[in-house]
Amino acid sequence: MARAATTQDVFNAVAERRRREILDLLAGGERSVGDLVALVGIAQPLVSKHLRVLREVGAVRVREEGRQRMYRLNGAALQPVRDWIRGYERIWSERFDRLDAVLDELTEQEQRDGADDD
Amino acid sequence: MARAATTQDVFNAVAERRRREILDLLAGGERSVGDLVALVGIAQPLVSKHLRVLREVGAVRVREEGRQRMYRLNGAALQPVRDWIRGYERIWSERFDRLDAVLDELTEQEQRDGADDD
DNA sequence: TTGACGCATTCCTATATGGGTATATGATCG
DNA sequence: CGATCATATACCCATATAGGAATGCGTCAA
Repeated sequence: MARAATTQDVFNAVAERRRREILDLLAGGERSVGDLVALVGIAQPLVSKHLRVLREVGAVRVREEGRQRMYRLNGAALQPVRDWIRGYERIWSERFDRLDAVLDELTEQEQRDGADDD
Repeated sequence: MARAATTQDVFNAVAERRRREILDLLAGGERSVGDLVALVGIAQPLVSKHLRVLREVGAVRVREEGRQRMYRLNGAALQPVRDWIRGYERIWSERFDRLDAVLDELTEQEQRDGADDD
C-alpha cells in the first residue's frame, strides 16, 4: 500500500506545502486561479490540481464568474486538524513543560553514554 | 517528483493516521515499542518504521531501558502544525462565520443552476 | 463565426511511500 | 557460550503522488 490519498482526509491534503500556501492566500479572501498562479509561482495546471485536492476535502469552495473561477476558503474543513492539535495544547501550556525539559535532559544524557541514536 | 518525504516536515509525518495514533498514545506517557504494537494493532516492524519517521521529525524521543526502548512524546515538534492552524482560529471564532455561511449558500445556488461540479 | 483567454484534465515519469516477510542487532538469561 | 526476547532494518510490491507538457472546453470579444 502506498501513502493514503491526499483526498482522503484533510491531514494529507494540508501536508503539502503548496496547498497550505494556497489556503493561506485564500484566507485573505477570494482569488481566481490566475491570481493564485501568479502568487504561488508554479504552473497553472499544478495550481488547478492542488485546488482540486483542496476541493475534494472540502477546504475550498468555487464560484464561477465568467471565465474565471473564484476560490474561497472553507475553514470548517480544517477543524479535524485543529481538534487534533488542540489535544496537545495541554502539553505546551501546562507545567508539563518543565517536567518535559527535565526528562529531555535525562534522555539526552543516557543517549550520550549509550548507543548513539540516528 | 513524488509527494514530499514524511521525514521532511511534521505536517507530512502526522498526515498518517497510525502515526497520529502513536503520538496520541504517547501523549499519555512513555511506552515501549511492544506496548505500542499491542495498542495500535499493527505489525511490529511497521510500528518501528512509524516511530522512526516520528523520531526524524523530532516528534518523539527514545530512552533505552534494557532490551526495551521507551518512546516519549516531544510536543514541541508539533508546534509548526499548531502555529499554522492557529492562523485560522480567527476564521472560526470571529463573526466571519456568518458571512461565510451566506456566501456558501450563494455559491451552492450558483453551482446548482450552473455546471455541476465534481 | 473565429480567435483568444481561463481553467481543468489527461498522459507521462520519478519517487516515496505503507504494509508484509525475513533477517540483523543488542541485551538478558541459563 | 547458546538461546531467547525486544527492536530495527532490508527487501519486495502496489499505489499515489507532484511536476511537466499537451490538450480539451467553456466563455467572451471582434
